[in-house]
Amino acid sequence: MAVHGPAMTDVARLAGVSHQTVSRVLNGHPNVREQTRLRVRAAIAELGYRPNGAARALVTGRSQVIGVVAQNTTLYGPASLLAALEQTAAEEGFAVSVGSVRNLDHRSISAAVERHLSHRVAGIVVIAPVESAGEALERLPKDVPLVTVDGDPSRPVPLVTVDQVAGARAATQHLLDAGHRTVWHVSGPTDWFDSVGRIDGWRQALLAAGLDPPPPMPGDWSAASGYRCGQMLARMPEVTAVFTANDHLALGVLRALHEFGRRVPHEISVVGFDDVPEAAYFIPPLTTVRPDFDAVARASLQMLLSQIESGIGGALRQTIAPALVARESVAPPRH
Amino acid sequence: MAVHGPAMTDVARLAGVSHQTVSRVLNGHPNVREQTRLRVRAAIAELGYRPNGAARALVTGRSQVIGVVAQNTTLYGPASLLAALEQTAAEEGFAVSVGSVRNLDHRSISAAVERHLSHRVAGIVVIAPVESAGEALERLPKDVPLVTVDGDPSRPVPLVTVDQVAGARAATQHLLDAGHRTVWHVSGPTDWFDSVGRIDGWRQALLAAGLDPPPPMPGDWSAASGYRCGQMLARMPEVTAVFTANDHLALGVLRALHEFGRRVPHEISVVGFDDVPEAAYFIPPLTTVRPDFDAVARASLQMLLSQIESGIGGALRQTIAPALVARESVAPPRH
DNA sequence: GGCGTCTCTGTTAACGCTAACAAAAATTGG
DNA sequence: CCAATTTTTGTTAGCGTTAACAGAGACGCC
Repeated sequence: MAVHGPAMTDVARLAGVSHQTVSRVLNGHPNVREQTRLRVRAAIAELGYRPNGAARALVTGRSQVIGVVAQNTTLYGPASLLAALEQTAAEEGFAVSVGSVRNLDHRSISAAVERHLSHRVAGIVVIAPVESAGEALERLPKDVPLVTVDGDPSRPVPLVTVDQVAGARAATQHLLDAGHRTVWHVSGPTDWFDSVGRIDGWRQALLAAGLDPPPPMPGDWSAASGYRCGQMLARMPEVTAVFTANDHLALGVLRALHEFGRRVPHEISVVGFDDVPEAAYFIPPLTTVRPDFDAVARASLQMLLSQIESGIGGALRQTIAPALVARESVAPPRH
Repeated sequence: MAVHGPAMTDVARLAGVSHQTVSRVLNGHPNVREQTRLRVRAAIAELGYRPNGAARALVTGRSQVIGVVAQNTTLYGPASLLAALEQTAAEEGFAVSVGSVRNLDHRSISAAVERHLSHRVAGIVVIAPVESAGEALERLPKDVPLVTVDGDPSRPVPLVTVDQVAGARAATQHLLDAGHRTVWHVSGPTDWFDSVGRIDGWRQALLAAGLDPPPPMPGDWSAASGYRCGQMLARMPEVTAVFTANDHLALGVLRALHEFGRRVPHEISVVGFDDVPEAAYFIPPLTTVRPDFDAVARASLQMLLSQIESGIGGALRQTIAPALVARESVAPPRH
């Protein structure tokens, strides 16, 4: 099937030049007479010629493709990141090949990376938000341009990440500033670095205020688990402020509080994380923390490209600061 | 950078065979002695050899990659679809290369398709939910395996799609069955086929019940636009039932109704579409329609693979039936 | 006018793989 | 046990591109 299009030699023949000249025109080589360049371009247009990326990849050793390894691209965070990555890559003339992975264990990650390498991708971005991914990454070949996103801050791998700690600190501080005596936390799964960072930031803010952090309640990012935690929180009269590790957890909490007749923000204030587009339409509108996924995508791609162009660039690190978005789910506590 | 790994000839030398035998082992060719096969496999393992997909793509004319063209992979529907597509493709041994596109106009789509073709993808899936994409698709080369998802049901292009009409009809009927005199509709953007289908289904259900459909209120998928429509609906005392084109619109409507003190479902029933994971935790839990994205992904991939294997297969069509998920946002009207 | 020096273009050889054919080895049958 | 057949292996020739080198003009300078 798929009748193969014309090749470079066909263009060359039509333009009355050698295929090498066509190649030069295509790659913007300087030493080509303007008139020749024009003739070649005309021939390219006339034949509808399209360069063969596979052949180019074969001879140059790499293609204009960036491999992404990601686990669950349905969650809001990863999905946004992926979309941003695609956009940014497209602007730089790169395609993005996604290697979806069921688990972020060593085997799965290695396999996904291998698949990418066998296609000679120019570089690899691994969205590696859990511990098991960290281990896998250290065992990967060192000679491949690779950037980790949302990964382990403690490993010597190029990493771009949202400053979870700062975001969580801001969220918690915002609640303390409103006058709350303490802040409870519904966390994400504790094998996610995002979760750990957010727990950390929450704890830091409380400790800095001389408060003793209550035990965090473990969730799994889902509204369902937020709902379960919310049912417990609703029954605890001393609770006046809750920081949840993401907006979906917050939704579940809001729902549970609503069922128990505890009014938000009058009785209990809630702050989320992610600023999903719907957060402004929760009941009540959710105060949350907005990570800049575009910035993360830009930073990681830039890091990757600099590795690609100039050899391995060592263990760089870039942190993107998130911003607090204040809405109506926070109020001073009643006395 | 990236020291290139061993090639087939290196494996061949180590195993004491010709590179062609290595190729045969790799491709599961039958006529290789078991003992030889083992020696080759051992050599492959020892060298950490990894076949060069670019070289293979060059000689065979296609790579084990499927190109996907999509616009906004942040929306829940497209994101889920993409994730499902990745999973399914991975199971079939294909990688997925995503060509993100800002607009679904002819130029953007063509460019994305061209990029994919230049990498010699085995086939292309276009998530083409808007009118402008339909036009673009007809002008594409006919000799490339291509499947449209969520596309124009009226065009002669292989298409897999959720049965929007049936889903909307079910949602509307569900409200009528509960005893409502009529059902209002907050639609998606009217250049989306999904929206058009859902409007159609809603209208059909009303007409079948001998009712005169009220004018649909146009939204844009976002909770924000749902909120705006909800503000109007809240002020219309005659409104007792609303079907929104997706769950996020429903969220906005719920929020507006709540603000206006109109209780759901006691005064007004609401049904959404998509069954986002959070829908069960809206206030109140949202009755909605769940499209099976996995099924869509499987069907489209299967369609694509059959085209790839057996030449172009003509204008196939497959429709996936969605399922109504009943929750608490629907109740009989008060009298 | 001859000669070095640019600028432009062409020729040749890879890149790593598969396909097609050729040869060798193993197997079968009489 | 030898020829015919089948199975297994090797050899050669591309796939379409870029890189390295070589050659051909054009141009300036002594």
